[in-house]
Amino acid sequence: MPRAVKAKSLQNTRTVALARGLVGKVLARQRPGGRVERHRITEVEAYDGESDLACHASKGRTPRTEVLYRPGGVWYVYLCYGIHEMVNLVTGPVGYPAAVLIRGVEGISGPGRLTKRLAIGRQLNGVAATRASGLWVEDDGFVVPTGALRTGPRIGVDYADAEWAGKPWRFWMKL
DNA sequence: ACAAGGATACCT
DNA sequence: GGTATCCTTGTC
Repeated sequence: MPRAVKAKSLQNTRTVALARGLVGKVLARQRPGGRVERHRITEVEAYDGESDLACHASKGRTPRTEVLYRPGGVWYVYLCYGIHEMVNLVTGPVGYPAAVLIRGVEGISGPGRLTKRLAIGRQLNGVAATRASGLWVEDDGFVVPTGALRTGPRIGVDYADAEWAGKPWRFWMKL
C-alpha cells in the first residue's frame, strides 16, 4: 500500500540527497472526477540555496521566489519561456530556499510536457504537497535497481557560473 | 537550427 | 515604461 511522503521529511537541508531519493518515488495526481493517476518519477534536479547560482533564489527573495523560502513540502510552479510550467517540490527548513525540479516521470519525458499532461499549473504554486491538494508524492516501496541510477549536470543552466552549472545535481534512472 | 511565448527582474 | 533573460518544446 503506497504511503504519502510527509512534508516533515522534506524540511532538512540535504536537498541533493533528497533529490536522489525522489527518483523511483511516485507522483500522484487526483483528476477532476476523483480518479488518481500515479506516475513513477524518473528524473529530477536539485536546486540548493542562494549560493547555488542556478537556483532562482540566487538573486534573493522576490515575489516569485518567496515560495522557495517556505518550509519544505509545498509546490513551486513557475512559467518558463512563456509557454511551459515547471513543477518543483520545495525542500529545506523555513528561510532556506531549495527545491527539487521534477523533470520526468515514466512515459513522459520533459518537465513542460509533464505539467501539461498532469494539468499542473501555477494554481498549485505554494500549495502543500498533500493528498488533499490533489498533487502529492508517494512511496510504494519500489527500489531503483542497482546501477540504474544515473547522475549528471543539470539542464539549461549554462547561464550560471561554471562551478554551479557543472554540479552533478541531476538524477535519473535508466529504464 | 530556431521561433514561439509571457512573466520576471532590473534597469532608466 | 523598456529590455534582457529564462530549469523548453515542436517544427523547421
